[in-house]
Amino acid sequence: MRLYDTATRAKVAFEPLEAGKVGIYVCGPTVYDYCHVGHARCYVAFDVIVRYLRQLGLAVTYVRNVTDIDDKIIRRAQEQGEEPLALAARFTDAFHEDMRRLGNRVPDVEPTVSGHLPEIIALVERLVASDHAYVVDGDVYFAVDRFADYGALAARQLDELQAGARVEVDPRKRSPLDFALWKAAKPLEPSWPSPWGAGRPGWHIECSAMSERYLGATFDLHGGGMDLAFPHHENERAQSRASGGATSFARYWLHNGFINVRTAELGEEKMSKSLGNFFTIREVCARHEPEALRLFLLGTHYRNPIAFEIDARPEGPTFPLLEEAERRLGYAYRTVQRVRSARSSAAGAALSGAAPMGPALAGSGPAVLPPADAFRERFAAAMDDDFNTAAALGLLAELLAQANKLLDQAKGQPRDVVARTLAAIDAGLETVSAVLGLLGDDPQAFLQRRRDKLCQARAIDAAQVAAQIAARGAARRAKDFKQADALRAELSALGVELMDRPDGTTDWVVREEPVSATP
RNA sequence: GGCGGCGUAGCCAAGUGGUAAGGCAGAGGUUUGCAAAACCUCCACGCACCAGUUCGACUCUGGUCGCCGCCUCCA
Repeated sequence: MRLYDTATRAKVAFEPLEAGKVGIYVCGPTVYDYCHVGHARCYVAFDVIVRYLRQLGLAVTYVRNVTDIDDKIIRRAQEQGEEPLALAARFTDAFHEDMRRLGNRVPDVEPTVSGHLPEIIALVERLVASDHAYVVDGDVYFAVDRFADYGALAARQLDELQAGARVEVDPRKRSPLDFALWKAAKPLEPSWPSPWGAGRPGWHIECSAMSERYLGATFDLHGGGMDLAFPHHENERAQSRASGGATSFARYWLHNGFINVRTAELGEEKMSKSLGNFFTIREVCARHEPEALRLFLLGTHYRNPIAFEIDARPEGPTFPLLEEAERRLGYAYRTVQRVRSARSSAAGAALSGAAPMGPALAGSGPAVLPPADAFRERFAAAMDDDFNTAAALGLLAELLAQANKLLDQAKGQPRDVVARTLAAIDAGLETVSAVLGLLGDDPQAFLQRRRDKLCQARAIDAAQVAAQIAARGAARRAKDFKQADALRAELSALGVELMDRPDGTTDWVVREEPVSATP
């Protein structure tokens, strides 16, 4: 398996530190607000990476922290007259809810800063003792010039950094680049006792302390958003290597690309809280199936930027790419439903056109028809290549088309070949569900939920639709097609599309495009 | 100013030295009483532009243009 390592800026072969085991640390959220689509992308990407590593049979320890002590949390809490840790707890719950809806698995360990003060203080003490850090008035700073390799992760030159430093420099720091490991307490801020007096941890030290606690001084993978590479990850690395040895800490660095917001009038810009142009996961999920967001995100390789298209309308913004993803999901679930029901029906009796297995056919020909026969291998090859979910979804598209084709007309294929191919397709769908976290819902439930939602949006009364369908059925049986078509047209005007099944029953869906004012 | 990324059909998006996956939209067809769903066929002689390397380049090298980001909190 090959992955792109930020530190070496190249795709490299992945070799776990310890055969059969993988330790991965992903920087989690600072919980002072609801998570937006950008966060969703990061956590979906790493969820898939963890799922795939597990699929390969590796014993993965997935650690994703929650930062619950931080300047922004304190500020927000003061604004709202709330205790900082209470506010953090509230948004942690919201975060967990968002993750669950997106289909992300729960990490093995989800450490909080507030729960790891002893580890953090011990690490700072070690850095002070080894002269990698110094104390000024109750603050503790990391001395960047005591770590020769500083800047190597994010490819920064120290002199250039200093030239570009725009923040006002604290004159007590030896170098402008030095960063706080421990901050002395200020009035009205939460604080904890330490050897340097009451205070709280700096931003970067938590990840160093907590990754060491749960994964050891050296571990395999460290992930996060691209913007975290510098300075956050550079600083983590400096702290950890200064205390744990020159080759310690993360062995590979993975960084996901960003979400840009694209609107007709403003063009593209990064989605971020500071720009105020973000859409929260919950607000997007109020309009669309969370799984549609997941499918949308996995449609682009995790390191590439994604333009999140916004169609600004008087009645509120819509997300055309999510609408497309949701329609696609409808197709996928309809197909899954067909596959499962065909496989469970007796002897594949529902299949048309499949020739009975004869002696001449037994043992000859392909056991499983392409492309289903090679799905597993090709899926693995895509994922082995730096977790290429976009390529994997291309393979899924072929698999779904083959399933429908086979189910529509088996074209004289031996029945056992059809059965085996369907079994292979089903197995492929299981793999997709396990690794990508897609199509794991009950198809019937998904389709029903979606139709209900569309009905509600258009004020369609399902009982009335059923009555109209019954009336049309009677008309059809009486061969009164004029009347039947009139009823169909009536429903169609409401946005209801009828689908006559071969068995004489009629199913219906709500059309997804807005109904045009005049035909 | 330094560093990094991106630019592939109307739109989304893989590919990254051997002659352009997949999806959406569109056109035609099969099927259907009519539809819908589903399937099939078609849809980039070309991968921002220019110049090189090569038997061969979307893929490598150099340059140009455009967009985004990091260097400050940020997924």
